[in-house]
Amino acid sequence: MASQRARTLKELAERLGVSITTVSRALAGHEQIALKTRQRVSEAAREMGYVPNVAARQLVSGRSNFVGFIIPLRGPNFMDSYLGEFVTGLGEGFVAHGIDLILATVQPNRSELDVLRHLVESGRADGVVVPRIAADDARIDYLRATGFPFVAHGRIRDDEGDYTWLDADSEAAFEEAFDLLYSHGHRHIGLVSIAEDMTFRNLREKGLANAIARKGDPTVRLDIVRPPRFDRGASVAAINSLLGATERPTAIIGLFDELALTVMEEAQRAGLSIPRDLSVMGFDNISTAAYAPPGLTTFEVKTRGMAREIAHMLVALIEGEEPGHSNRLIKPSLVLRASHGPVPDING
Amino acid sequence: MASQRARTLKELAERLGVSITTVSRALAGHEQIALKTRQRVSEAAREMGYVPNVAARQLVSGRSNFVGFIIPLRGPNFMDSYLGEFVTGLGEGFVAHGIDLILATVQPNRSELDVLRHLVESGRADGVVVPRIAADDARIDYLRATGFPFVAHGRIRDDEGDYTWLDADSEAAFEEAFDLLYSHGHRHIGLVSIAEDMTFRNLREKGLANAIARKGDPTVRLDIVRPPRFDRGASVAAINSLLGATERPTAIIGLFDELALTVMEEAQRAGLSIPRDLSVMGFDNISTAAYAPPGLTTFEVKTRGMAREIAHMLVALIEGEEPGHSNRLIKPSLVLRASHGPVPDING
DNA sequence: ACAAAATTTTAAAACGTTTGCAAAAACCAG
DNA sequence: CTGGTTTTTGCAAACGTTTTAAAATTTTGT
Repeated sequence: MASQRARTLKELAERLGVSITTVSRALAGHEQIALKTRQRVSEAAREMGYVPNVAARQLVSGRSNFVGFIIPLRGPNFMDSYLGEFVTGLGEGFVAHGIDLILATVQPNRSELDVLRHLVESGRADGVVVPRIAADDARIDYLRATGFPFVAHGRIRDDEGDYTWLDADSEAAFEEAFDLLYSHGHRHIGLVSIAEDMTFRNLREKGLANAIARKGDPTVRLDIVRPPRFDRGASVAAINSLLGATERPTAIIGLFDELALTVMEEAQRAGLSIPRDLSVMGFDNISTAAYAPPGLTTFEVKTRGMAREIAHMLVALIEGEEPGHSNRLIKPSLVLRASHGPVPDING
Repeated sequence: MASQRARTLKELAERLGVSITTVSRALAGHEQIALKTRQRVSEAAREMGYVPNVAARQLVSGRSNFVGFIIPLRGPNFMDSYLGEFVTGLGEGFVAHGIDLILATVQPNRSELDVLRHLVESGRADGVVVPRIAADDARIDYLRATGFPFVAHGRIRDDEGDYTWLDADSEAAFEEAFDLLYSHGHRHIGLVSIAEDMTFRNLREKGLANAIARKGDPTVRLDIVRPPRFDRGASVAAINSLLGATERPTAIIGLFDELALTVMEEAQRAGLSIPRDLSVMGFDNISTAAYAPPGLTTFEVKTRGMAREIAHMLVALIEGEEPGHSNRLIKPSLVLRASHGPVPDING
């Protein structure tokens, strides 16, 4: 610590009495530099607190050692744990490779695609992670066209496999949800879905349909409502249309936990007891799911772990190991709580 | 879109038949370039999709247009909404200034201070945001010594004002909490605090003490327990020591919502009814506070808005407007729910 | 119409690093 | 020692931008 700091390669080289090239190569661990020299240089660099300037390195190497992520737009009071979980996982996955995360925000008057384009073209990032994929997603189209490395969290409509993605297998989860309810005697099931054409919606609905078809039981009935995603008033109305029908479902599934929690609230407001009069299931296992009485039965998706995995996939892509286009499906795990139970006995 | 893309200033200059300098100045909106030329250049740049290379710009200007943020370390299953809220707010605050966020992760075997040091010295960022300040915080010491621009979310022990910070005024909030409980007749209050020497702990305890002193009522009694912060077992034990005492407090305040929620759980497990037998208050207004029965009375801190404010403060610092060291205290707002009520009537 | 002044443009250096190519030094067989 | 071989080191160009200082052009006053 006694010696003066060395801020540049040049300074370091002068103090050591060798050339810049030698220092650069020594620090990079090049074989062509004598081992003794390499050690001497590394030692001095550490001692003088030398830290390479990333801008210069990036300019010549073309690599930034950054990966981009665009913060999804959300309403002024929107909050969930997804973003925090996800970026934490990404960070954990990237840190071992010396890669940091760039978080880009979309300005109110610009589109996310604009920001993505600018991020890619400015050379700030070596790759991007794209979350929350829609069935038709312009971001994916753009990235595929440019050949820029990216990994998607989710799938577009046709998962043809010519890009790299990782997704929760919500189709399988919703099959499991139906099987669970069926085994408890439920034959009339409601689903609170959403109006938007998102792949995860389509897959979850498909999972339910698959499971029903597989049972081959003609007495099974499925009622689906699809209010606009972020319109709470419409969701409540749609839920009440299910609850108020002359033939009310004995179990209602929410496309995700927020909807399932609203179902529980509305049902209890209407004087129904859960799970005695109505079974409810959700998806995501958000933190309130455990606390909202009587405790929501739902599926846990390991967002943080999935993000970590995505990071590894993107690193492989960036390093150009050309792994084909690998895809990964992660099965969510059922979290059994107290919001589901046997079908009400009509004669009881 | 018809014309070929221009990737560099040189390409653009050649196509326009002017020098690189002119193009650079024109795009920067320099007065010394004729207005007509400026317009012609901007037009062409837009048309050819020119995006400046940030590495080159950073190398010469010394500015990266990035601001750093180090993801706080957390256990493998830890999740809360703080991180997502906070970075969203930061992004919103910075985006208008063309600044993006770098999220740096701490490797398991390294310290946060190391990462901070490396972030500062590599020149990747023009400033940093430092969250969750401890009473004695090595990060603040380091940053003050280097003169690197930063804004702290929270305060160290002596808020002497020679650095820039923004903080929630939890001292005032806890004064308000006491006044509310006092007005409901409570004279014996429990506080579930933490063992760690964090500034926010000290301030909240101080707020309570202030309010009590101000009342000047000798019958008031305050019992404080301080289990280690992240040790749930210890927290539960400490809470039960309060609940099981021969003279049990009639109201218990949690230093933050997680503790208050645990108080409610344990009290209800012990057969107490809230708020009839015990009043409970928290701080933070995490999302489960609304759902956990009967609904927790707590204080709302607007994390996202505070982060936005922090961004503005840091921009001012980076631009070198030398605003002295401005500090800001944000008063959290009381959220009245159903976990507090009048003191139980001993004669009833 | 001419010199002086004001305006507009440009050449070239600089930022700190990596790397292709070549030079210097060290080693070795005869 | 000599000439060839291998090991070790260094020069200089390149990455794409900003900026200083100066040159070229246009405008203005008489």
